[in-house]
Amino acid sequence: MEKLVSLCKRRGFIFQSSEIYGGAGSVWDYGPLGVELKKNLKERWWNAMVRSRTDIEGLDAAILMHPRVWEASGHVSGFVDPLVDCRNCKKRFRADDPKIKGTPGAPDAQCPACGMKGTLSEARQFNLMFKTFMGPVEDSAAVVYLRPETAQGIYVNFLNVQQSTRQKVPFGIAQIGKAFRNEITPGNFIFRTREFEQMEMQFFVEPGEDMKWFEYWKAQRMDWHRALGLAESRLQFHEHTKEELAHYARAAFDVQFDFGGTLGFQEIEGVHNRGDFDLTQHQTFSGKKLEYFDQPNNRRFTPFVVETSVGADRTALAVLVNGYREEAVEGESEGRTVLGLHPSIAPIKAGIFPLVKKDGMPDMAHRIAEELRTQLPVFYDDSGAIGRRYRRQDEVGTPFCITVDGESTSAGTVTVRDRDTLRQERVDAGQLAVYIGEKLRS
RNA sequence: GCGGGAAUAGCUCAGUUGGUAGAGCACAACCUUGCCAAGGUUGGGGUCGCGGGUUCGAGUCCCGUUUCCCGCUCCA
Repeated sequence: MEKLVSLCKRRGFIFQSSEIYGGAGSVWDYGPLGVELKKNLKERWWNAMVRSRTDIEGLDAAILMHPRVWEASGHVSGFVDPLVDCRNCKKRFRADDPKIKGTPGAPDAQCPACGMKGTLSEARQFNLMFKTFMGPVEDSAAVVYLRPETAQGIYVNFLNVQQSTRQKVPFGIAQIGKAFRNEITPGNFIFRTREFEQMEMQFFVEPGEDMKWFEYWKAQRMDWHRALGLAESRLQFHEHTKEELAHYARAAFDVQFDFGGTLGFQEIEGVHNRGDFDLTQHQTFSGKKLEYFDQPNNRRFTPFVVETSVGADRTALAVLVNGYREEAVEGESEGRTVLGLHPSIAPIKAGIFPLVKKDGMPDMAHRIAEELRTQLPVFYDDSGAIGRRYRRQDEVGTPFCITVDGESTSAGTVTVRDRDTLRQERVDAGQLAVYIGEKLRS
Protein backbone atom coordinates (compact mmCIF):
# COMPACT_ATOMS: atom_id res chain seq x y z
CA MET A 1 0.00 0.00 0.00
CA GLU A 2 2.78 2.43 0.82
CA LYS A 3 4.37 1.87 -2.56
CA LEU A 4 1.01 2.52 -4.16
CA VAL A 5 0.51 5.77 -2.22
CA SER A 6 3.95 6.84 -3.36
CA LEU A 7 3.23 5.99 -6.98
CA CYS A 8 -0.11 7.78 -6.82
CA LYS A 9 1.57 10.96 -5.71
CA ARG A 10 4.58 10.71 -8.00
CA ARG A 11 2.55 10.13 -11.12
CA GLY A 12 -0.34 12.42 -10.35
CA PHE A 13 -3.16 10.12 -9.31
CA ILE A 14 -3.82 11.24 -5.75
CA PHE A 15 -2.42 14.05 -3.57
CA GLN A 16 -3.09 14.84 0.03
CA SER A 17 -5.39 17.82 0.42
CA SER A 18 -3.83 21.16 1.36
CA GLU A 19 -0.40 19.58 1.46
CA ILE A 20 1.48 22.89 1.53
CA TYR A 21 -0.25 23.73 4.82
CA GLY A 22 0.75 20.45 6.40
CA GLY A 23 -2.16 18.52 4.98
CA ALA A 24 -5.84 18.32 5.88
CA GLY A 25 -6.81 15.25 7.82
CA SER A 26 -7.99 12.37 5.75
CA VAL A 27 -8.96 14.40 2.71
CA TRP A 28 -7.43 13.63 -0.68
CA ASP A 29 -7.33 15.32 -4.06
CA TYR A 30 -7.37 13.48 -7.36
CA GLY A 31 -4.60 14.61 -9.70
CA PRO A 32 -4.60 14.66 -13.50
CA LEU A 33 -4.49 10.88 -13.91
CA GLY A 34 -6.62 10.13 -10.85
CA VAL A 35 -9.49 12.28 -12.00
CA GLU A 36 -9.52 10.47 -15.35
CA LEU A 37 -9.48 7.10 -13.63
CA LYS A 38 -12.35 8.05 -11.35
CA LYS A 39 -14.35 9.65 -14.17
CA ASN A 40 -13.94 6.47 -16.19
CA LEU A 41 -15.08 4.35 -13.26
CA LYS A 42 -18.16 6.48 -12.74
CA GLU A 43 -18.94 6.43 -16.44
CA ARG A 44 -18.65 2.66 -16.51
CA TRP A 45 -21.07 2.43 -13.61
CA TRP A 46 -23.47 4.96 -15.16
CA ASN A 47 -23.46 3.09 -18.45
CA ALA A 48 -24.16 -0.23 -16.76
CA MET A 49 -26.82 1.09 -14.41
CA VAL A 50 -28.57 3.85 -16.35
CA ARG A 51 -27.76 4.15 -20.06
CA SER A 52 -27.88 0.47 -20.97
CA ARG A 53 -31.20 -0.13 -19.21
CA THR A 54 -34.72 1.16 -19.61
CA ASP A 55 -35.79 0.54 -16.01
CA ILE A 56 -33.39 2.90 -14.22
CA GLU A 57 -33.43 6.70 -14.35
CA GLY A 58 -30.63 9.06 -13.43
CA LEU A 59 -30.75 11.83 -10.86
CA ASP A 60 -28.40 14.41 -9.41
CA ALA A 61 -29.85 15.67 -6.13
CA ALA A 62 -28.31 18.51 -4.14
CA ILE A 63 -25.99 17.91 -1.23
CA LEU A 64 -27.91 20.34 0.99
CA MET A 65 -31.42 19.22 1.85
CA HIS A 66 -34.20 20.23 4.19
CA PRO A 67 -33.01 19.40 7.73
CA ARG A 68 -36.17 17.41 8.40
CA VAL A 69 -34.97 14.87 5.83
CA TRP A 70 -32.33 13.75 8.31
CA GLU A 71 -34.79 13.54 11.15
CA ALA A 72 -36.96 11.29 9.03
CA SER A 73 -34.05 9.17 7.90
CA GLY A 74 -32.93 8.63 11.48
CA HIS A 75 -29.57 10.28 11.03
CA VAL A 76 -30.11 13.13 13.48
CA SER A 77 -30.89 10.81 16.37
CA GLY A 78 -29.26 7.61 15.25
CA PHE A 79 -26.12 8.72 13.45
CA VAL A 80 -24.31 9.33 16.70
CA ASP A 81 -21.90 7.39 18.80
CA PRO A 82 -22.03 8.36 22.45
CA LEU A 83 -18.69 7.16 23.76
CA VAL A 84 -16.90 7.04 27.08
CA ASP A 85 -13.25 6.47 27.83
CA CYS A 86 -11.67 4.86 30.85
CA ARG A 87 -8.87 7.10 32.12
CA ASN A 88 -7.20 4.15 33.81
CA CYS A 89 -7.05 1.40 31.21
CA LYS A 90 -7.59 3.67 28.16
CA LYS A 91 -10.31 1.44 26.78
CA ARG A 92 -13.30 2.98 25.03
CA PHE A 93 -16.93 1.91 25.22
CA ARG A 94 -20.27 2.92 23.88
CA ALA A 95 -22.06 4.88 26.59
CA ASP A 96 -25.04 2.54 26.36
CA ASP A 97 -22.88 -0.55 26.87
CA PRO A 98 -24.89 -2.70 29.33
CA LYS A 99 -21.64 -3.84 30.96
CA ILE A 100 -21.11 -0.35 32.37
CA LYS A 101 -22.43 -0.13 35.94
CA GLY A 102 -23.60 3.31 36.96
CA THR A 103 -23.65 6.54 34.99
CA PRO A 104 -20.49 7.31 33.05
CA GLY A 105 -18.77 10.33 34.59
CA ALA A 106 -20.13 9.60 38.08
CA PRO A 107 -17.72 8.50 40.85
CA ASP A 108 -19.41 5.12 41.26
CA ALA A 109 -19.39 4.19 37.59
CA GLN A 110 -17.27 1.11 37.04
CA CYS A 111 -15.14 0.37 34.02
CA PRO A 112 -16.15 -2.99 32.56
CA ALA A 113 -12.59 -3.74 31.47
CA CYS A 114 -10.33 -2.88 34.40
CA GLY A 115 -12.94 -2.65 37.14
CA MET A 116 -11.79 0.75 38.41
CA LYS A 117 -14.45 3.08 39.73
CA GLY A 118 -14.79 6.72 38.79
CA THR A 119 -12.36 6.55 35.90
CA LEU A 120 -14.97 6.70 33.14
CA SER A 121 -15.31 9.99 31.29
CA GLU A 122 -18.69 11.50 30.60
CA ALA A 123 -20.42 10.37 27.45
CA ARG A 124 -19.57 12.51 24.47
CA GLN A 125 -21.80 12.73 21.45
CA PHE A 126 -20.31 12.35 18.03
CA ASN A 127 -22.90 13.10 15.42
CA LEU A 128 -21.26 11.98 12.26
CA MET A 129 -23.02 14.58 10.13
CA PHE A 130 -21.27 17.81 9.17
CA LYS A 131 -23.34 20.83 10.16
CA THR A 132 -23.42 24.18 8.47
CA PHE A 133 -25.79 27.13 8.16
CA MET A 134 -28.18 28.07 5.42
CA GLY A 135 -28.31 31.81 4.83
CA PRO A 136 -26.63 34.49 6.90
CA VAL A 137 -27.99 33.57 10.32
CA GLU A 138 -25.77 31.40 12.43
CA ASP A 139 -28.36 30.05 14.79
CA SER A 140 -29.83 26.64 15.30
CA ALA A 141 -32.87 27.42 13.16
CA ALA A 142 -30.64 27.77 10.13
CA VAL A 143 -28.74 24.50 10.58
CA VAL A 144 -28.41 22.28 7.56
CA TYR A 145 -26.32 19.18 7.06
CA LEU A 146 -23.95 17.95 4.43
CA ARG A 147 -25.63 14.74 3.36
CA PRO A 148 -24.14 11.60 4.95
CA GLU A 149 -25.55 9.48 2.12
CA THR A 150 -26.96 10.23 -1.30
CA ALA A 151 -29.93 7.86 -0.94
CA GLN A 152 -32.26 10.35 0.70
CA GLY A 153 -32.13 12.63 -2.34
CA ILE A 154 -33.56 9.74 -4.30
CA TYR A 155 -36.34 8.90 -1.83
CA VAL A 156 -37.65 12.44 -1.61
CA ASN A 157 -37.71 12.60 -5.42
CA PHE A 158 -39.31 9.20 -5.85
CA LEU A 159 -42.65 10.50 -7.12
CA ASN A 160 -41.11 13.33 -9.17
CA VAL A 161 -39.04 10.86 -11.11
CA GLN A 162 -41.73 8.22 -11.41
CA GLN A 163 -44.34 10.64 -12.70
CA SER A 164 -42.09 12.60 -15.03
CA THR A 165 -40.69 9.48 -16.67
CA ARG A 166 -43.90 7.36 -16.53
CA GLN A 167 -41.87 4.48 -15.06
CA LYS A 168 -43.75 1.50 -13.65
CA VAL A 169 -42.65 -0.41 -10.57
CA PRO A 170 -40.25 -2.16 -10.57
CA PHE A 171 -37.83 0.57 -11.57
CA GLY A 172 -34.79 2.29 -10.15
CA ILE A 173 -33.21 5.71 -9.66
CA ALA A 174 -29.45 6.10 -9.77
CA GLN A 175 -27.13 8.88 -8.80
CA ILE A 176 -23.47 9.62 -8.25
CA GLY A 177 -22.46 12.24 -5.74
CA LYS A 178 -20.47 13.36 -2.77
CA ALA A 179 -21.38 12.44 0.79
CA PHE A 180 -19.79 13.48 4.08
CA ARG A 181 -19.27 11.74 7.39
CA ASN A 182 -17.29 13.13 10.26
CA GLU A 183 -15.66 9.79 10.99
CA ILE A 184 -13.95 9.35 14.31
CA THR A 185 -11.25 7.21 12.80
CA PRO A 186 -10.61 7.79 9.14
CA GLY A 187 -7.55 6.41 7.44
CA ASN A 188 -6.07 3.87 5.13
CA PHE A 189 -5.43 6.30 2.31
CA ILE A 190 -8.66 6.90 0.38
CA PHE A 191 -10.46 3.92 1.94
CA ARG A 192 -12.16 5.84 4.74
CA THR A 193 -12.34 9.58 4.25
CA ARG A 194 -14.62 12.26 5.59
CA GLU A 195 -15.61 13.41 2.13
CA PHE A 196 -16.33 10.66 -0.35
CA GLU A 197 -18.29 9.84 -3.46
CA GLN A 198 -21.06 7.28 -3.71
CA MET A 199 -22.64 5.61 -6.70
CA GLU A 200 -26.08 4.61 -5.53
CA MET A 201 -29.11 3.03 -7.08
CA GLN A 202 -32.44 2.61 -5.32
CA PHE A 203 -34.71 0.04 -6.93
CA PHE A 204 -38.40 0.32 -6.10
CA VAL A 205 -40.34 -2.94 -6.08
CA GLU A 206 -43.66 -4.35 -5.00
CA PRO A 207 -43.62 -5.67 -1.41
CA GLY A 208 -43.11 -9.40 -1.56
CA GLU A 209 -40.93 -9.12 -4.64
CA ASP A 210 -38.11 -7.55 -2.64
CA MET A 211 -36.03 -10.62 -1.86
CA LYS A 212 -36.16 -11.74 -5.48
CA TRP A 213 -34.80 -8.38 -6.59
CA PHE A 214 -32.33 -8.36 -3.73
CA GLU A 215 -30.81 -11.58 -5.08
CA TYR A 216 -30.88 -10.19 -8.61
CA TRP A 217 -28.93 -7.05 -7.67
CA LYS A 218 -26.47 -8.97 -5.52
CA ALA A 219 -25.52 -11.01 -8.56
CA GLN A 220 -25.53 -8.05 -10.95
CA ARG A 221 -23.26 -5.99 -8.80
CA MET A 222 -20.76 -8.75 -8.18
CA ASP A 223 -20.63 -9.33 -11.94
CA TRP A 224 -19.89 -5.65 -12.44
CA HIS A 225 -16.87 -5.80 -10.15
CA ARG A 226 -15.63 -8.94 -11.90
CA ALA A 227 -15.96 -7.33 -15.31
CA LEU A 228 -13.94 -4.40 -14.03
CA GLY A 229 -11.07 -6.82 -13.68
CA LEU A 230 -11.04 -7.24 -9.91
CA ALA A 231 -9.56 -10.65 -9.21
CA GLU A 232 -12.08 -13.37 -8.36
CA SER A 233 -9.96 -14.42 -5.39
CA ARG A 234 -10.07 -10.91 -3.96
CA LEU A 235 -13.87 -10.59 -4.06
CA GLN A 236 -16.38 -12.01 -1.62
CA PHE A 237 -19.80 -11.41 -0.15
CA HIS A 238 -20.24 -10.66 3.51
CA GLU A 239 -23.71 -11.09 4.94
CA HIS A 240 -24.74 -8.77 7.75
CA THR A 241 -25.83 -10.57 10.87
CA LYS A 242 -28.87 -9.40 12.83
CA GLU A 243 -26.56 -7.36 15.06
CA GLU A 244 -24.82 -5.72 12.14
CA LEU A 245 -27.98 -4.73 10.29
CA ALA A 246 -28.65 -1.00 10.17
CA HIS A 247 -31.92 0.28 11.52
CA TYR A 248 -33.48 0.48 8.05
CA ALA A 249 -32.31 -2.82 6.63
CA ARG A 250 -34.15 -6.11 6.33
CA ALA A 251 -31.20 -7.84 4.69
CA ALA A 252 -27.75 -6.71 3.68
CA PHE A 253 -24.76 -8.09 1.83
CA ASP A 254 -21.48 -6.31 1.37
CA VAL A 255 -19.27 -6.85 -1.61
CA GLN A 256 -15.83 -7.06 -0.08
CA PHE A 257 -12.49 -6.66 -1.78
CA ASP A 258 -9.21 -7.95 -0.38
CA PHE A 259 -6.98 -4.89 -0.10
CA GLY A 260 -4.18 -7.03 1.31
CA GLY A 261 -1.88 -6.12 4.18
CA THR A 262 -3.51 -5.14 7.43
CA LEU A 263 -6.72 -4.05 5.73
CA GLY A 264 -7.66 -7.38 4.24
CA PHE A 265 -11.22 -7.88 3.03
CA GLN A 266 -13.22 -4.66 3.30
CA GLU A 267 -16.55 -3.39 2.02
CA ILE A 268 -16.58 -1.62 -1.32
CA GLU A 269 -20.31 -1.93 -1.96
CA GLY A 270 -23.43 -2.63 0.04
CA VAL A 271 -26.57 -4.25 -1.31
CA HIS A 272 -29.45 -3.65 1.07
CA ASN A 273 -33.09 -4.51 1.28
CA ARG A 274 -34.40 -1.37 2.98
CA GLY A 275 -38.03 -2.41 2.86
CA ASP A 276 -40.43 0.53 2.99
CA PHE A 277 -38.61 2.16 5.89
CA ASP A 278 -37.43 5.26 4.08
CA LEU A 279 -40.51 6.06 2.04
CA THR A 280 -42.75 5.46 5.07
CA GLN A 281 -40.61 7.71 7.23
CA HIS A 282 -40.76 10.51 4.69
CA GLN A 283 -44.52 10.12 4.40
CA THR A 284 -44.82 10.42 8.15
CA PHE A 285 -42.50 13.40 8.49
CA SER A 286 -43.60 15.32 5.40
CA GLY A 287 -47.25 14.43 5.49
CA LYS A 288 -47.06 13.77 1.74
CA LYS A 289 -48.08 10.47 0.24
CA LEU A 290 -45.21 8.60 -1.40
CA GLU A 291 -47.25 5.74 -2.77
CA TYR A 292 -47.26 4.08 -6.11
CA PHE A 293 -50.56 3.58 -7.94
CA ASP A 294 -50.71 0.23 -9.66
CA GLN A 295 -53.11 1.02 -12.50
CA PRO A 296 -53.83 -2.49 -13.88
CA ASN A 297 -54.68 -3.81 -10.42
CA ASN A 298 -56.21 -0.56 -9.24
CA ARG A 299 -54.37 -0.43 -5.95
CA ARG A 300 -51.86 1.68 -4.07
CA PHE A 301 -48.80 0.61 -2.15
CA THR A 302 -45.59 1.96 -0.70
CA PRO A 303 -42.80 0.27 -2.62
CA PHE A 304 -39.98 -1.64 -1.02
CA VAL A 305 -36.47 -0.53 -1.86
CA VAL A 306 -33.46 -2.59 -2.83
CA GLU A 307 -30.36 -0.43 -2.69
CA THR A 308 -26.96 -0.86 -4.25
CA SER A 309 -24.41 1.58 -2.89
CA VAL A 310 -20.82 1.51 -4.03
CA GLY A 311 -18.01 3.82 -2.99
CA ALA A 312 -16.37 5.47 -5.98
CA ASP A 313 -13.19 6.16 -4.02
CA ARG A 314 -13.07 2.67 -2.58
CA THR A 315 -13.54 1.18 -6.01
CA ALA A 316 -10.78 3.42 -7.33
CA LEU A 317 -8.53 2.18 -4.55
CA ALA A 318 -9.54 -1.41 -5.29
CA VAL A 319 -8.63 -1.19 -8.98
CA LEU A 320 -5.31 0.43 -8.07
CA VAL A 321 -4.47 -2.23 -5.49
CA ASN A 322 -5.74 -4.95 -7.78
CA GLY A 323 -3.72 -3.70 -10.72
CA TYR A 324 -0.44 -2.82 -9.01
CA ARG A 325 2.32 -5.31 -9.63
CA GLU A 326 6.08 -5.46 -9.82
CA GLU A 327 7.41 -8.10 -12.13
CA ALA A 328 10.62 -9.36 -13.64
CA VAL A 329 11.16 -8.88 -17.36
CA GLU A 330 12.88 -11.59 -19.35
CA GLY A 331 16.47 -10.70 -20.09
CA GLU A 332 16.36 -7.62 -17.89
CA SER A 333 18.02 -7.14 -14.54
CA GLU A 334 15.53 -4.45 -13.55
CA GLY A 335 11.93 -5.44 -13.31
CA ARG A 336 9.03 -3.20 -14.09
CA THR A 337 6.13 -1.70 -12.18
CA VAL A 338 2.79 -2.13 -13.90
CA LEU A 339 -0.65 -0.80 -13.13
CA GLY A 340 -2.83 -3.48 -14.68
CA LEU A 341 -5.94 -1.36 -15.09
CA HIS A 342 -8.86 -2.47 -17.21
CA PRO A 343 -8.38 -0.59 -20.52
CA SER A 344 -11.78 1.04 -20.19
CA ILE A 345 -10.74 2.90 -17.04
CA ALA A 346 -7.08 3.58 -17.87
CA PRO A 347 -6.46 7.36 -17.77
CA ILE A 348 -4.33 7.21 -20.91
CA LYS A 349 -5.35 4.74 -23.62
CA ALA A 350 -2.21 4.89 -25.72
CA GLY A 351 1.31 6.25 -25.64
CA ILE A 352 2.68 7.36 -29.01
CA PHE A 353 6.44 7.36 -29.58
CA PRO A 354 8.91 7.86 -32.38
CA LEU A 355 11.48 5.08 -32.04
CA VAL A 356 14.24 7.69 -32.40
CA LYS A 357 14.21 11.41 -33.01
CA LYS A 358 15.17 11.43 -36.67
CA ASP A 359 14.21 10.46 -40.20
CA GLY A 360 10.77 12.02 -39.91
CA MET A 361 9.62 9.68 -37.15
CA PRO A 362 8.66 12.46 -34.69
CA ASP A 363 6.59 14.18 -37.39
CA MET A 364 4.64 11.06 -38.19
CA ALA A 365 4.16 10.23 -34.50
CA HIS A 366 2.89 13.75 -33.86
CA ARG A 367 0.38 13.44 -36.68
CA ILE A 368 -0.88 10.13 -35.35
CA ALA A 369 -1.16 11.53 -31.83
CA GLU A 370 -3.17 14.56 -32.98
CA GLU A 371 -5.51 12.40 -34.98
CA LEU A 372 -6.12 9.89 -32.18
CA ARG A 373 -6.51 12.61 -29.60
CA THR A 374 -9.84 13.57 -31.12
CA GLN A 375 -11.19 10.20 -30.00
CA LEU A 376 -9.00 8.92 -27.16
CA PRO A 377 -6.81 10.26 -24.35
CA VAL A 378 -3.31 9.68 -25.72
CA PHE A 379 0.16 10.76 -24.66
CA TYR A 380 3.04 11.69 -26.97
CA ASP A 381 6.55 11.10 -25.68
CA ASP A 382 9.92 11.30 -27.41
CA SER A 383 12.10 11.76 -24.35
CA GLY A 384 14.65 9.08 -23.47
CA ALA A 385 15.18 5.56 -24.70
CA ILE A 386 12.19 3.69 -26.06
CA GLY A 387 12.27 1.14 -23.22
CA ARG A 388 12.09 3.89 -20.65
CA ARG A 389 9.04 5.35 -22.33
CA TYR A 390 7.31 1.98 -22.33
CA ARG A 391 7.98 1.62 -18.61
CA ARG A 392 6.65 5.08 -17.85
CA GLN A 393 3.36 4.14 -19.46
CA ASP A 394 3.29 0.73 -17.74
CA GLU A 395 3.43 2.48 -14.42
CA VAL A 396 0.29 4.52 -15.06
CA GLY A 397 -1.64 1.65 -16.62
CA THR A 398 -1.63 2.71 -20.27
CA PRO A 399 -2.78 -0.41 -22.14
CA PHE A 400 -1.18 0.34 -25.54
CA CYS A 401 1.97 1.95 -26.86
CA ILE A 402 2.26 2.92 -30.51
CA THR A 403 5.75 3.22 -31.92
CA VAL A 404 6.70 4.86 -35.20
CA ASP A 405 9.84 3.16 -36.54
CA GLY A 406 11.96 3.20 -39.69
CA GLU A 407 9.46 1.10 -41.57
CA SER A 408 6.58 3.36 -40.62
CA THR A 409 7.41 6.32 -42.79
CA SER A 410 7.61 4.24 -45.96
CA ALA A 411 5.10 1.46 -45.27
CA GLY A 412 2.58 3.51 -43.31
CA THR A 413 2.45 0.97 -40.49
CA VAL A 414 3.32 1.23 -36.80
CA THR A 415 3.79 -1.22 -33.96
CA VAL A 416 1.26 -1.50 -31.15
CA ARG A 417 2.64 -2.92 -27.94
CA ASP A 418 0.40 -4.56 -25.36
CA ARG A 419 1.02 -3.52 -21.77
CA ASP A 420 0.48 -6.96 -20.24
CA THR A 421 1.94 -9.36 -22.82
CA LEU A 422 4.65 -6.98 -24.11
CA ARG A 423 3.82 -8.33 -27.58
CA GLN A 424 3.80 -6.06 -30.57
CA GLU A 425 1.59 -6.10 -33.62
CA ARG A 426 2.16 -4.17 -36.79
CA VAL A 427 -0.88 -2.12 -37.66
CA ASP A 428 -1.75 0.22 -40.52
CA ALA A 429 -1.49 3.74 -39.16
CA GLY A 430 -4.87 4.64 -40.62
CA GLN A 431 -6.54 1.77 -38.76
CA LEU A 432 -5.27 2.67 -35.27
CA ALA A 433 -8.48 4.22 -33.99
CA VAL A 434 -10.48 1.18 -35.07
CA TYR A 435 -7.87 -1.27 -33.80
CA ILE A 436 -7.62 0.28 -30.34
CA GLY A 437 -11.32 1.01 -30.15
CA GLU A 438 -12.04 -2.69 -30.55
CA LYS A 439 -9.52 -3.62 -27.89
CA LEU A 440 -11.01 -1.13 -25.45
CA ARG A 441 -14.47 -2.59 -25.83
CA SER A 442 -13.41 -6.21 -25.30
C1' G B 1 -10.28 9.73 21.15
C1' C B 2 -5.98 6.63 23.63
C1' G B 3 -0.92 4.35 23.16
C1' G B 4 3.51 3.80 20.08
C1' G B 5 6.48 5.29 15.74
C1' A B 6 7.64 8.72 11.84
C1' A B 7 8.15 13.65 9.22
C1' U B 8 15.04 16.37 5.52
C1' A B 9 14.59 17.55 -2.74
C1' G B 10 9.10 14.89 -6.82
C1' C B 11 10.49 9.56 -4.63
C1' U B 12 13.71 6.45 -1.24
C1' C B 13 16.92 7.96 2.34
C1' A B 14 21.97 9.80 4.67
C1' G B 15 23.31 13.87 7.83
C1' U B 16 28.59 11.97 13.87
C1' U B 17 29.36 15.03 20.58
C1' G B 18 24.60 21.17 18.02
C1' G B 19 28.67 24.76 13.72
C1' U B 20 24.73 27.77 7.61
C1' A B 21 22.23 20.51 4.07
C1' G B 22 23.99 15.60 0.71
C1' A B 23 23.36 10.86 -2.35
C1' G B 24 20.77 7.66 -5.66
C1' C B 25 16.66 7.66 -8.59
C1' A B 26 13.19 10.96 -10.89
C1' C B 27 12.61 15.69 -13.69
C1' A B 28 14.18 19.58 -17.79
C1' A B 29 17.45 20.91 -22.12
C1' C B 30 20.93 19.28 -25.70
C1' C B 31 23.78 15.19 -27.70
C1' U B 32 23.67 9.95 -28.21
C1' U B 33 20.25 5.92 -28.86
C1' G B 34 17.00 1.54 -34.58
C1' C B 35 12.19 -1.90 -29.56
C1' C B 36 11.70 -2.67 -23.43
C1' A B 37 14.23 2.02 -17.52
C1' A B 38 21.52 1.25 -16.97
C1' G B 39 25.55 6.47 -22.31
C1' G B 40 27.43 11.90 -22.20
C1' U B 41 27.12 17.21 -20.95
C1' U B 42 24.45 20.89 -18.47
C1' G B 43 20.56 22.46 -15.34
C1' G B 44 16.25 23.33 -11.92
C1' G B 45 14.80 21.96 -7.24
C1' G B 46 14.91 21.81 0.25
C1' U B 47 13.79 28.64 5.08
C1' C B 48 14.93 20.17 7.09
C1' G B 49 6.02 19.53 8.48
C1' C B 50 4.46 24.05 11.36
C1' G B 51 5.02 27.31 15.94
C1' G B 52 7.63 28.44 20.20
C1' G B 53 11.94 27.67 23.61
C1' U B 54 17.26 26.68 25.15
C1' U B 55 21.95 28.36 22.81
C1' C B 56 26.82 32.77 20.26
C1' G B 57 24.71 29.11 16.85
C1' A B 58 19.29 24.06 16.13
C1' G B 59 17.89 19.38 10.67
C1' U B 60 20.21 17.76 15.48
C1' C B 61 18.20 19.30 22.33
C1' C B 62 13.17 20.70 24.91
C1' C B 63 7.76 21.95 24.63
C1' G B 64 3.43 22.46 21.74
C1' U B 65 0.91 21.46 17.23
C1' U B 66 -0.35 19.23 12.39
C1' U B 67 -0.12 15.14 9.19
C1' C B 68 0.89 10.01 8.09
C1' C B 69 1.72 4.81 9.69
C1' C B 70 0.90 0.66 13.36
C1' G B 71 -2.16 -1.09 17.46
C1' C B 72 -6.68 -0.19 20.37
C1' U B 73 -11.58 2.01 20.06
C1' C B 74 -15.31 3.06 16.50
C1' C B 75 -17.69 2.65 11.84
C1' A B 76 -25.19 3.10 8.29
